[in-house]
Amino acid sequence: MGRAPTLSDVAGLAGVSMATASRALTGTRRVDTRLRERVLAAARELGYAPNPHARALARAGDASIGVVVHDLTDPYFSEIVRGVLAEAEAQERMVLICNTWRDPDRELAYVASFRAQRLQTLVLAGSGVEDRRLGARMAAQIAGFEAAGGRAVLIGRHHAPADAVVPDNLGGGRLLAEELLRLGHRRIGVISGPAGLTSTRDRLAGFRAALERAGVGLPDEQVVEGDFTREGGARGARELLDRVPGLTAIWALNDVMAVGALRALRERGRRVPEEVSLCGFDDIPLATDVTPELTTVHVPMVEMGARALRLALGPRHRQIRTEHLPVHVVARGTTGPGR
Amino acid sequence: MGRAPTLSDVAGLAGVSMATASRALTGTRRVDTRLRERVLAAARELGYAPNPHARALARAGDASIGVVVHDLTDPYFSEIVRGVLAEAEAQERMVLICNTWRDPDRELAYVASFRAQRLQTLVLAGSGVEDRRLGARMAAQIAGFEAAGGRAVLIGRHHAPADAVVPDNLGGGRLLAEELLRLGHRRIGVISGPAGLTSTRDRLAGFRAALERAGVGLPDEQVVEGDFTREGGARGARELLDRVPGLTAIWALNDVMAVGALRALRERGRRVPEEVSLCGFDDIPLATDVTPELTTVHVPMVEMGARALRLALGPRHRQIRTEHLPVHVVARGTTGPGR
DNA sequence: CCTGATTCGGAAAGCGCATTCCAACGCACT
DNA sequence: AGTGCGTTGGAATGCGCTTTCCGAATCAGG
Repeated sequence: MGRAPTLSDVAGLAGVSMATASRALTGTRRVDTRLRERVLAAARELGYAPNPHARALARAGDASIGVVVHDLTDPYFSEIVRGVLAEAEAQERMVLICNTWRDPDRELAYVASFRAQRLQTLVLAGSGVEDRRLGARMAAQIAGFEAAGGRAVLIGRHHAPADAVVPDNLGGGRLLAEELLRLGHRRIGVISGPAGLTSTRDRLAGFRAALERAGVGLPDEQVVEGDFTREGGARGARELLDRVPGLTAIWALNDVMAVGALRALRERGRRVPEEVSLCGFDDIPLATDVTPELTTVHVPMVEMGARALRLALGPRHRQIRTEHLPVHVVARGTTGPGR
Repeated sequence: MGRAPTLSDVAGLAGVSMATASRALTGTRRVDTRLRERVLAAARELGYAPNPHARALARAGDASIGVVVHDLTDPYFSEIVRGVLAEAEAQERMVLICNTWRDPDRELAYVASFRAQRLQTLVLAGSGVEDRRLGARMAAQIAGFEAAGGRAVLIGRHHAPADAVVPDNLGGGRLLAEELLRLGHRRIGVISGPAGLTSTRDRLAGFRAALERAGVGLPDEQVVEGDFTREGGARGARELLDRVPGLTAIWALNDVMAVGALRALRERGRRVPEEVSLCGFDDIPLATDVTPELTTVHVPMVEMGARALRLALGPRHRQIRTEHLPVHVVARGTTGPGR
């Protein structure tokens, strides 16, 4: 009872060699029906389960799927994970999920560990970073991973040489700006994301471009940096309110911050959307839980996760593939006409 | 480049035997400083990372921590996971998270897999089930896991013979009922959780007991079954509204359902809390995102996760230990006086 | 009845690492 | 100088499994 049963136990009980037992269990090669039955029965009787470590070692590979995310408790990532899981279940594959808390070193360590583990499939969900040194280190790890026969797929824009699924952050920023302009807003405050993330940069760049085209300025004082958390959103909103008196709209670069901002606005007695319009980005479930419901940009997070895994499980191509996913504005209750 | 570097590569480059390289890297035994430096340098140069499979095989064990949760996208569980992760990081342990979508078979399969993997630490987060057959199967798996030297800790009330951390669901139900009674509510609708879960049963039992003690009835028609999702909560609220005209309060057995119910009430034009009071259970972050903020029972989810892991990492005791964690009512905006 | 082709079970090598056992080497003693 | 002790490096073993490589057996064809 103490020791878990091994293949050799099964083989012994069935009265066959380990080789035969292994083949009967895995179906690698034909085994006489009677023998196979005996092996299967023995395995069942012993409650045998193969040791995945030994298997991975012998096979020089591991069929599990590794997923590395920035923050599992952030709905953006849990939706992505949901997509990956759904797809993985369809393939009956085990999924290992790791959380980095947005720490690049930890991210690197996890990839290295998966590589050492001879994992074959890896989904890296998290925004890429602009930092060249970090990017290069990550690119090296990923190249190593792929050189060893693994398949890695990135979610978000990275500088690493691997397949990727990336939402149209640039277009989303632009569309949202156009929506706000259409509503008549001219003085807009922005709660940005962590500097150095490609998603922050892209969303903001799209937004900026659309404003410029319309001849509307976005001075530095109207942009504060947030950290993609509720609290960061609330802080950002307060700061904007203090700094820019005539503000008619606030855009938070993700929904979680927008929810924090909504709370801050309410605390300050600013009515949304009558006095100040508010919008976010992502369209996580939380966006429709708040009152009024949040105007935002819909990003197909579940779809992104699923697509990423499908890409990773599919054949490798000569050329690196990047799937761009469209986004669209969902106008809800937190936006109204500007003065 | 193709193959990931192995210990023997490191040993070769450093000009020592594998044994020395291994000892230098793991610190198992003293190694001459100069030699150790050489090994470390070689490892760094090669970008060496030990193969965890081989290591687990050789050591007959795996230091990673396995976590099995019902639904990672449910904030209740992601908060628990957050607690586990925080504690694991303090110990520099890798965490593997698995999702069962509340499917007992999948849960069983994951535990079996961890057992086969010689995992030593397992946290099982999810309510226990009342079903005797299922419970017995799970108990058997867990017993096997522990017999093989592993340490398993359950979160929630289970029938399995292992250490556990359990929130005071019974007391929470009672406290909440007392709060509603205090406010003058006599006709209360309940959106229950999935039947067969111990948490559902305990919360409801506590609630019922307090009502009875006060001489207030809770007829069957005032209780509908939910599934712990927003949509389930919304459906439940609609059904209650249709079935029980004079309802002055609704209690959903978790916050996620309460949020769904809030939406349904709003759609029906019932003002909260003026016409109908509403409360939930758990006190997830979402509870304070909605308007009005949700009255609920605070369950220390993060703490539960952390405690569970601490228990699992600590020494095994002769006696099975169960840590009961207190809960308390947090009165917020969705409850008001009953008519 | 013999030969060549085909099927299928078993012995053994090896995946990458930790670890046990052993030998060699100081070192402080007598 | 010789004995006994503690230290430290190396060869070898084994963790549990898959997978070649062989050889025995079976079968079809002449």
